[in-house]
Amino acid sequence: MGRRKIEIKRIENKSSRQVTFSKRRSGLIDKARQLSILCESSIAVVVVSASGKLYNSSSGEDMSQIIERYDIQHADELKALDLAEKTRNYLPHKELLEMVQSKLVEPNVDNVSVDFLISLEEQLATALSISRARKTELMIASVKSLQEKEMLLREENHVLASQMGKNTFMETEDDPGTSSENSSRNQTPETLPLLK
Amino acid sequence: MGRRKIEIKRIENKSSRQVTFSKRRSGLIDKARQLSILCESSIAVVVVSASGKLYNSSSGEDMSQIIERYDIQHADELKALDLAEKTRNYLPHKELLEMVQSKLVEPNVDNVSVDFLISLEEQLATALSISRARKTELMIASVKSLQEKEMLLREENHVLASQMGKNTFMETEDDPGTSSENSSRNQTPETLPLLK
DNA sequence: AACTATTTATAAGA
DNA sequence: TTCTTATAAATAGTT
Repeated sequence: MGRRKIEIKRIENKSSRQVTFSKRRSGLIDKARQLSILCESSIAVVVVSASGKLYNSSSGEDMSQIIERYDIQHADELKALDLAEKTRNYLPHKELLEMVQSKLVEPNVDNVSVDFLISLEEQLATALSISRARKTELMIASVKSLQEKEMLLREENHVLASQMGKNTFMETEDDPGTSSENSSRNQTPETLPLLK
Repeated sequence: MGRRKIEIKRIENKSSRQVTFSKRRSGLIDKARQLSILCESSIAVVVVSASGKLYNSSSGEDMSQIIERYDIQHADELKALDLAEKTRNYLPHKELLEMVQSKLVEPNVDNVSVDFLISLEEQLATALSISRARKTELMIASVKSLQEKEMLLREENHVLASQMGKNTFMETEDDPGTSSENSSRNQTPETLPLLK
């Protein structure tokens, strides 16, 4: 949409890359706004520039609500929560940890001022509480998602059971109790009462 | 950019709203992809339809990294969250809190020794970590129990479904028009919606 | 930061 | 739903 067609690949010229970044970024955010209004949806856009600067916009719901929705849908990934999440959360604090290493492991501990340690403690405390808050958030989302799944499954189950009931008069004697054999794993009926 | 100019306001016609949602959504995500490549940036887009269905894409870094960047920049809000959590966690330790009250609010603060305060701090810290550990324990237990429930329900469901399958050949035709009615709420296919 | 020649996205129609 | 196409909108290169 310009004087020339361009290939979609990294723009080498730094200043035109900067200009394009600015133009297209606002274009993108405006498109999000429009879509949100036209189709009454919620949209979050987060753009991180090469230098790490953040630009974000949300329309419909606010950013935290949209992120929470994302987390809820991806709550399954929380099965390995403790390990995976810790790793992910601590990585960004890598620098902080490196500083701790360099300051505390070196022999001349006496040279480290109390003020520095106080500030370090504060930073670590902040990093920790971010991490904890996020963990709690994610766990709450996970529980919520599982509860929803449970409800849906119960509902579906109920529908299936009542369908079974309707057909019972045609059946021979089956034991409806605890039949946990896996032999029936193959065929899924094509037309089933949808779980909405 | 179409046959006519349109106003940016909610599209009233349901089906054209759906069509526009689909077209513009993919347009938006493609724009994000392009910007990410052209200007080597990371972009996350999360779209939530009116019915709650999620569509998301990330380019550059992955979604969790981008969300984390957002979280870090908004760490202040998370700190507030952690504070609320702390407050909640202290409640069960009512006695401890009462002691703090009685010792610190009374006028003769000077009589309170530093040693006492140190010991108090330690007790509070211990209480806090016990409380946190207990919370995490409970949440993990909750998740585990829900996952077990889910598994059992799925199994039961599966057995029921296969029982249904055996009887399908005996059933009459379903009426063909029913499925279009409730399709708007959740785009699940008519077959069994296995929650994966 | 504006300007426009072009390309690209898309609204309506099939 | 998918494709087609006339037209609106975005934007690349320029000033």
